[in-house]
Amino acid sequence: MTVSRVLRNRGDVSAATREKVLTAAKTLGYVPNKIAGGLASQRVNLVAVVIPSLSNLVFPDVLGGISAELDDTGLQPVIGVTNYSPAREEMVLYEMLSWRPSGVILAGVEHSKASRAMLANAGIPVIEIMDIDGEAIDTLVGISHIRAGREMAARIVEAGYRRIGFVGTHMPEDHRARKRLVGFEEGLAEAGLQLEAREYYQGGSSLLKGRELTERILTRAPDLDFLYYSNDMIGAGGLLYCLEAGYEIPNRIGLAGFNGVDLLDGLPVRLTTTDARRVEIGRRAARLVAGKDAMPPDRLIALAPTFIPGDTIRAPAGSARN
Amino acid sequence: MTVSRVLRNRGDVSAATREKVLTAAKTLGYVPNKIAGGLASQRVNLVAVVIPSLSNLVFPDVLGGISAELDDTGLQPVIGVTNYSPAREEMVLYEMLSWRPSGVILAGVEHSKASRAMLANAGIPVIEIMDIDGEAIDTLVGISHIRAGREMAARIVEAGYRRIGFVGTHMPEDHRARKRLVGFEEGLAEAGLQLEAREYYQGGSSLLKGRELTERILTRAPDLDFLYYSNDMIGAGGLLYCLEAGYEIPNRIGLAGFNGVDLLDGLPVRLTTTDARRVEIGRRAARLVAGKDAMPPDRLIALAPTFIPGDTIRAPAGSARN
DNA sequence: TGTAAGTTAGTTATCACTAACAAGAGGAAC
DNA sequence: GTTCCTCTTGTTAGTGATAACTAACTTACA
Repeated sequence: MTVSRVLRNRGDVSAATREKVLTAAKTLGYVPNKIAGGLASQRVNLVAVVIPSLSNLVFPDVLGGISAELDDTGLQPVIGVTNYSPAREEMVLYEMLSWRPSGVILAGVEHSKASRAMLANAGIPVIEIMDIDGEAIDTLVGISHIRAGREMAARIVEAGYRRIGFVGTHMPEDHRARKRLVGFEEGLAEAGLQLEAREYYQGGSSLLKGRELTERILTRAPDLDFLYYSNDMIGAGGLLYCLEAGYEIPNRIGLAGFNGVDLLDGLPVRLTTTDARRVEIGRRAARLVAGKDAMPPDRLIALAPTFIPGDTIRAPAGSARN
Repeated sequence: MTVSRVLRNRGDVSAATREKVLTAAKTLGYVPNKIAGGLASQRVNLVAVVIPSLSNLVFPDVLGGISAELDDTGLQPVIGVTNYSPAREEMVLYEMLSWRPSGVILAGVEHSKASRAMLANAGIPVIEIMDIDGEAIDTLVGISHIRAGREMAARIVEAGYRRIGFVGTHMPEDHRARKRLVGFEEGLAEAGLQLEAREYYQGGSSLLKGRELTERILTRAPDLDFLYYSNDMIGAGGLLYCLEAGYEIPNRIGLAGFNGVDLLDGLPVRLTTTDARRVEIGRRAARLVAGKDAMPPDRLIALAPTFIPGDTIRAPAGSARN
């Protein structure tokens, strides 16, 4: 018992015995058994973090925000990856909840019925992140992707572009990309426009795919004057293609992506995009789980997607804006 | 007890009671408590995976390999991130070992004395990955970065370049980058050459940094005819700079990076690099931990770093090779 | 000197499971 | 009908820590 007190810094132990315990622990190489500890105390310092993918560039940023805020709380993130599969998400959640974490942070608002039930019954904070267009299980932290799409449409229209194409994933499970497109089309519709062409692809995003799809869509619809990409990676690929093909950017054609990944900062031309506030989302979610921030009364923390002009969109018509 | 048997698929239970248990569990939303289970059985289906960074592009690939192989084993990876800090690594390991995982996979061979002691005493498989230039705690799976650097030097010399510069991180804790440089200089020395210039940077790698450093080194030493970068990301930045600055590649100047990240595949010109065999390393490590492969008798699985010619190095002198 | 209060260390029961063994039911063999 | 076996289910005793309480020892002050 005294050992337990020393190693947890809880309760009063004389300096002498504390020292003895500590040296004994060190010489024996003793590592306390958190399994037993967790069972006895019914408290576990783990936070389950469930995301669709690690190779996406986007999620490492979120994780960075989470672990930065968790760092001084004694809580530890445990990462689970679903590969965008609801069935896998369900398995991962079951597995994680069986360790009785003290909170769950998971991406997206679309979950299987069983997953929702599990989470609702777990009796711990459940923070759904990235996306706020949907019904919360407990609390949402993120941006509206519908709004992000809509705002980008407004900017594009405002800048005078009229013949607009879209290039994006055809992943039925990438709900956020889908919502951006919905919002984008709504935004265009408000200006009396509609998409002139679309090009979809399967699988992961890469510069190469962005190139290929851009070539394809511009071959099919050569008079397009703007391309909206579902993320920065394929947008950057498209940008490289257009530069090489000699398109005058942003006058002959404009381009925009989504995410605001700073990895691509050194490209010859800065791609117009929307910052998805990834790090901030991670931070806020972690603060809630850690109890640093109070739960918002309306179960929602909505951040604003931030437009980043870059160099691939014209200044708005009739403005002197850079 | 019967419930336990049903949910673990262990021992004989009649189909009827199995069914009853299952439906009861489902209606109650019962999630077994792995904490208690682990304590009782002294077995835990977790594998600790400790890596320096998630934003590095490199480690997600390794994790992909690990989780692919662990997928059908019932084992679950638990990821810990050290930010290249030995002190943090020690903390993360302590934390993870206190959950009594059934194996540990960790990047690199450089660890604090305390970390090594903990791992050696844990009584579980410990696989150090990525780097094999060092002393194993238990088993190593990776490539020799010294060799990778040396081989790249040989290729560059063979292609006829003579005035060679290096651009890389100045992170004392990035041992693998350091070893590549050591090997590279050894390789040059064998040909009677030495580095004409070096440019170091701090912090993460990005295209932008690659650009800036390349400009700087070429300003300082304009007659360089080859640049070796410590990774593909800054190499790609350098490539973009050189293209814009109008250098004729690969004749006026050649470039090479390291890693073989396919993210950059769509660049205008393919960067010469070395494939670090990341996915394979993850797979092999996971297979060892899962017991799919027997532990190698010499405690070492050495993979060969693979030269990827790309477009930024000349064909070897006197060869008709592409 | 005695007693209350404050410190420090130790006891006991509990956490939710599983290993190992025990026991009951049913059937087959003799 | 008894014995033996198989199949299924139940019992008991840990598992290694912590919560909550108890005991011993000090100190302070009347």
